[in-house]
Amino acid sequence: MSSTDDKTRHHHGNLKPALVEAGIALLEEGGLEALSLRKCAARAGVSHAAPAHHFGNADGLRRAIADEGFARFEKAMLRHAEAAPQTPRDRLRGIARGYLAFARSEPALYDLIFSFREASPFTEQERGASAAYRVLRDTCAPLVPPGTDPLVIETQVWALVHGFILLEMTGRIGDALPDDEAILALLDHVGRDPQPS
Amino acid sequence: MSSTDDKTRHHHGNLKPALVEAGIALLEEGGLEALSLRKCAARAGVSHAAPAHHFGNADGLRRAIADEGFARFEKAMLRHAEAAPQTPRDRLRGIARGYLAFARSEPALYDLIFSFREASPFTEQERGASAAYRVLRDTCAPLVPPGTDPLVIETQVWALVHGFILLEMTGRIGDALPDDEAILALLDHVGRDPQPS
DNA sequence: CCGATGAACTTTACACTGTCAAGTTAACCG
DNA sequence: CGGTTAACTTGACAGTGTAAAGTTCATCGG
Repeated sequence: MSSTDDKTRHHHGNLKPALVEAGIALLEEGGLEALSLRKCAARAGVSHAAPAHHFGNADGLRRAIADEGFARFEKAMLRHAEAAPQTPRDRLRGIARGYLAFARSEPALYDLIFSFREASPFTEQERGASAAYRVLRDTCAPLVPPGTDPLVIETQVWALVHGFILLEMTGRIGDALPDDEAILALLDHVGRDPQPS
Repeated sequence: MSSTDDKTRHHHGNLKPALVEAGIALLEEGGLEALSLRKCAARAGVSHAAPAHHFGNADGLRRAIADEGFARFEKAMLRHAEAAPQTPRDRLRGIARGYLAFARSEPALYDLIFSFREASPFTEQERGASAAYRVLRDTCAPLVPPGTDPLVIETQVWALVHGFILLEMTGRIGDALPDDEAILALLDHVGRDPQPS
């Protein structure tokens, strides 16, 4: 902590990132429902109403934490994609493995990210602006057959991986978990015609 | 209501189902976070502490509502499975359509069902005891190739559909939603080898 | 140097939530 | 008819988010 900014500034100084950090710590310790405005404030050493000043309301804080979560999420996917052989199918499995790894290493943060029910679906532009989605899109692009909507391929891939990890996290799959690779094998079929018969 | 049980029994009579019904109504009106013990009690015309007597705590009430939700869930899948042509692949698409239809018609109830994070994953026995899971298992059975773990096939199917509807519900897919059938087309590949090249 | 301005908080208050302990009511049973 | 007990009610408490009003302090024009 020999960094330039000294923390003993006036009222607190950099409260905003401190609250986000406190929130992530709370998530790791107690899951989604352990996250509260007042506990974040207490952990950051400020009064219970301080967070509202920076984030408006509880939802604002949760979204700020989710932003940080998304950044980590994207990094995990890229890291695993680059660790895989650089063919399109292998890269696709790579980001899928990164997806699973992130969800397993920070489950509560993952929960938070996907806990928002947007009133209206994202527009094409908003989705493109998400770095994490761009990773998915770029990885899928080589696998999209001519004449097919890329969105269909992207959605199939995302849905399979997202659904799999959520079923696992909710305890729905069972004590004898199937191998990741066996499930992800279905990814080898996206963008292809079904095998006849 | 000319049924046998008159409702003006002693303290309330059949409070338990009344509270579950009230809870479902709250879910429909205001989503997951609108569900509270006290509002259920008020709607059923009893004191705020009455529910605890029947369900122990808030989680108990939520699980009771989820049980009712699962029953409706199973019905929706079976109904759509029977409406489809009676080939294994068509039946599979049928239950998938039923899955989507239920989640879209009662989104908050669907949310509730999958909101529990079980401490330990279900055992094989518990999963088998779930009527909804048995529908999935029976439908997948004819598609499981010899030598393959049925759990892999079931998980692939469930994950794809579950992930798809959740991405849609969280607004992640976009304003130009892809066609259901285009996404579900991937189901035609489960239990098959990938098409060469 | 000094007073005004405004951002960054604190304090106080309120409604709502789940949960617990203790009381009440009434059905049922010997 | 009296006792037991299930099905509630009442009251209290801690924790939650939020709104309004007050305080502190950094900054900046003069």
